[in-house]
Amino acid sequence: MDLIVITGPTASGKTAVGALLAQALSGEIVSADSMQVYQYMDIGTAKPTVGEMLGIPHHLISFVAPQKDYSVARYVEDASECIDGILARNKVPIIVGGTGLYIESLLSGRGFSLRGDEDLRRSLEVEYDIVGGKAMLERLRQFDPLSADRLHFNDKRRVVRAIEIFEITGKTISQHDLETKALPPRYNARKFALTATVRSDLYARVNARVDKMISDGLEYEVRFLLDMGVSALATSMQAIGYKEMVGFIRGEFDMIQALDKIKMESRRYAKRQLSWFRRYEDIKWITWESAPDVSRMVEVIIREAQ
RNA sequence: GCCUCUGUAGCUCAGUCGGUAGAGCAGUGGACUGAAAAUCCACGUGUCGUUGGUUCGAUUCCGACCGGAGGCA
Repeated sequence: MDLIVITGPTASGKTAVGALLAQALSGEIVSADSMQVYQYMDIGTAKPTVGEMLGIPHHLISFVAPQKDYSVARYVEDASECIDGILARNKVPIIVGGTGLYIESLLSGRGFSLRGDEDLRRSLEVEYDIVGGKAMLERLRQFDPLSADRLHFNDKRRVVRAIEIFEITGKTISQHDLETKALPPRYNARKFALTATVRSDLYARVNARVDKMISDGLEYEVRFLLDMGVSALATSMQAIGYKEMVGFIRGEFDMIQALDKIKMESRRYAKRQLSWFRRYEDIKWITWESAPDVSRMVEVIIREAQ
């Protein structure tokens, strides 16, 4: 076993468990969170505080400017570099985070050789809006029927990308997926997922956390980002909590509405995360009753990870 | 106290000229290969407020009662 993965939906206790586990096993944390990578986005992404880090090195947090667009491909590069360094130092890499795609891509041997093209993508998006999704899907079907069968015509992002990649590389996405699926895994991991036994307990924690973000000053964090010139269209600003605060700041809705929206989107996000992680048959679920029982969960992980 | 309106899915409401009902939102399940906190798909049974009456049959019509809103006093 090369490393330990601790994942689960938002507000399930990953941060605390990760730090305590790292302390117990002499490990280091590698974050797997697509939004905590950005600088100046501390409150809304629930980054671990200095106190919560327990003196353990935490990698891949706050190292990308918020006006830059980060991506899975870069994450796999950055994270594997990190992990190799930790292993070389004879420490245990502990991957902590809730971004399923990042974890999946890191652990599988997946490379990201198919480079896209921004300009082409943009023109394909315009075309999609004009001719409609069905026509675009049929266009895709001409050279990649497998992808066309798999995708829904409303899934603009994936339909456009499938066409984009073929036009640039001459290779179909489905062919690429088939090849990368056959690659051996990059790391041997023991996976753990944290969550509440009862869904409503998780949601209660999510809601409470959103209330705390607001009282901690999420509004001012977002104002600061806008003032420093981060576009509302930047990837970083698509994060839950940020896009809604932008709407509030622009007067599109009031604070109560913004708060309710952030809570709702956070709950849905948690649900999507659960559905992503449930597909792994080799993941060990650890559930808590009314609140995360951090030391108990760490004990379970230490026992199971042997 | 009287009058009017109103009570249908978790919420907001539609509807049934009497044959046990359907939208939006919420919610649930799922997908996911260079934006992933993104993007997308699927899923609608609930004592039709309660209780009597009329009727072969009432959520629908009539009465009473209970809750809500407004008006007159």
